[in-house]
Amino acid sequence: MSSPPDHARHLAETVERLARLVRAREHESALNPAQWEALRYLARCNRFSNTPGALTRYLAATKGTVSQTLIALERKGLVRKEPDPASGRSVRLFLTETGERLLADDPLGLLAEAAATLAGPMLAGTATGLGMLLAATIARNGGRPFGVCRTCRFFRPEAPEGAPHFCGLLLVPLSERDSLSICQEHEPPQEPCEHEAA
Amino acid sequence: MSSPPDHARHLAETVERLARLVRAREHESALNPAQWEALRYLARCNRFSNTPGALTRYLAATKGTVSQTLIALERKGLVRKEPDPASGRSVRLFLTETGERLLADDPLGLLAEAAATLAGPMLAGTATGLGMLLAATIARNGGRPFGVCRTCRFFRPEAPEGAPHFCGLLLVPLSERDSLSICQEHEPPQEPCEHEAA
DNA sequence: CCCATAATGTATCGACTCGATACTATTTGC
DNA sequence: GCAAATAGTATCGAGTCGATACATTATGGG
Repeated sequence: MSSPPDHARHLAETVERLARLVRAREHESALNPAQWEALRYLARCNRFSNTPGALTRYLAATKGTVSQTLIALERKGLVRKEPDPASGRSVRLFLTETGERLLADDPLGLLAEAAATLAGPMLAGTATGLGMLLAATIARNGGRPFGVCRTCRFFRPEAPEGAPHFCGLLLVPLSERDSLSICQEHEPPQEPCEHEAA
Repeated sequence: MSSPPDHARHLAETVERLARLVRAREHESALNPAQWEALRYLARCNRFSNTPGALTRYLAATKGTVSQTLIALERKGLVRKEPDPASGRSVRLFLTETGERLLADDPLGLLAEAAATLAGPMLAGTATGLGMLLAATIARNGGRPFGVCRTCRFFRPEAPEGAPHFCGLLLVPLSERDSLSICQEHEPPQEPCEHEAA
């Protein structure tokens, strides 16, 4: 009873241990884990996704918790809030200069550096496997994938007016940088027919 | 500046996101993340490693924090403490029946189930890559690896007296089950010569 | 044998996370 | 308009976590 399914279990435990090591690092740094995760998200998300609500869904947390974290980040001068010009009940979040600079000290770099020591094909294969694992986990969990714009089913590489790209859901043009950012509206392209039945 | 090293960064962020999803699950369950991690460790560690101190090093936490978590687990009737017969200042930790049973509800199963949907070779490859990543991270961090007994440089498959195996460090016989458990004394076998120089 | 030192673990405190609940302020829809 | 939904905040209690201080038990000289 310990041969093949244990691979899956072992993989899960390894993910947990890696994350725990990063968390330990984060606790020693200027920011705590929750704040680092918010900072990272705001650095990677696009202009349709930089709100407290989107961050809440990304982190699978509650509104109140995220609100607290954002207050702390604002107090430290790393994040700036601006009222949304289009919606009076919404808020837009931006990294300050200080916030951008602080990302160079991200304790997650510990993991990234370790990953960079892996051989090229091993790194690529592991990244692919983990990506599939994340997709499967999110699907199983009912959450939103928060994928990169380029990989969305609504992404159109060619814009009508000559802009680089286009979003078929929000019906707006997209810059090159937009297309590489995380979007809360992301939906994966429907695969032909994979392991989708079970 | 965004092609190859970004793979490493992306892999690191994926690990973080997977761990966060599990943590969200854990917060909804009977135990919180710290308690689950302790419970998991105690279920997997061998009889030389079931102490608060070993758990502290495994989790890369502090003595006080772990002590708190253990008090909570004891209060919930999931963990039992016994004085170490060999050392008056040490304590041995054991899962209770309830604790063992509770592991069936481990929220980490969410990840394990998702992993089980991956194709066999993809799963194996990803697990291998993550294992190497964990080893590299720990080495870079100066911590102990807490590997499985069998994979230790002190592990001797053949015992002198006919017992299944033997530990060349602690000089004690090892059962089959021992050899599959996590040990705080674990040291990886010295590789011939890999990427060890840099 | 005794005392300094180290190691194992606990107790306590303050800062913070986190979920839950209640609340305000907008927006939407009928 | 006005009820209902949505975005966000405020507050509270339980619990994590590190830091510090402490008690107890080895360990290692002199």
